[in-house]
Amino acid sequence: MARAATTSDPFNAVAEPRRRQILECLANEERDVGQIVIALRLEQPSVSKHLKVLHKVGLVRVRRNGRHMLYKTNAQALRPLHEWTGFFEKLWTDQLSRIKDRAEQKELEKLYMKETKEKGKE
Amino acid sequence: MARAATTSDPFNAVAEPRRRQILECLANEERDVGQIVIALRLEQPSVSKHLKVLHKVGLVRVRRNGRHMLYKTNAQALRPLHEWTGFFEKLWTDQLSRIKDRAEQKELEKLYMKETKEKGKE
DNA sequence: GACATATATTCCTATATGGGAATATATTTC
DNA sequence: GAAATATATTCCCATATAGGAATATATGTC
Repeated sequence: MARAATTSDPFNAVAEPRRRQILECLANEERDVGQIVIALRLEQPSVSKHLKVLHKVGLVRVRRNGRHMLYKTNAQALRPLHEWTGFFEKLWTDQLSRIKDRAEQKELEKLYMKETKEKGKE
Repeated sequence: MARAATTSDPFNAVAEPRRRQILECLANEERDVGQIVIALRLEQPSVSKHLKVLHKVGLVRVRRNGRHMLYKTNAQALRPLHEWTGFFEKLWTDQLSRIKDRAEQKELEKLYMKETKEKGKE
């Protein structure tokens, strides 16, 4: 089997950096294809292709205005990603605090060494 | 150009569902390869290959115990993903509340229609 | 050292990709 | 309807898969 299609789900669609850029670009306001081309300095066909992928997985919404296609990020489609990664959130804070604890432990040990050394001098 | 390598960053590594399963499996406790094979019902070479990818992007830690390799999820490597998606969080709550507002608006309209209709009857 | 067990690697193949170039389609304007 | 503009699609190709099968490597046990 080959790799899953980029259009199979938001996880795959978002793996491409350009597509993440496009989502950021369209997060707060509608933009047409030409504006994205200028903003991200990509070729127009490239942008259209990326938008197609994003649209297929529901990450962007489109509406036509004359000959302009107005795209906008559909942030809700990113929720599964945020929630899945959120599942690991407490783990990494635990890991960080454990590292912090170990660092503090080391400091205490150093202090102890120093004190005993000084005691030895007297 | 082709698609970016799965080993190029956590976004790409995590696009594969099996690898997400493996990360979940290793979230809370170390497990060796054989245990993952059994838990997820995958072929052993497949698991080893996925672990290689996950290790390359820092999503798992390994340590050897005799002939067993003990793997564990390194949750911190998922932070960039969580933070990037988190950037869109307020947007989707905004979108939801706007939908909610519209729904409420519709209810009000219905109520109004009903009242005027009843008034018409009198 | 021979053997068993645990894991990693290699070779294979069908499949999908992203970009470049060229072209097609749709819409407005005149 | 012809020309201009905006966007989408098609064709091409080098590249990287994921899984299956077979094999290699490493470690422990006797």
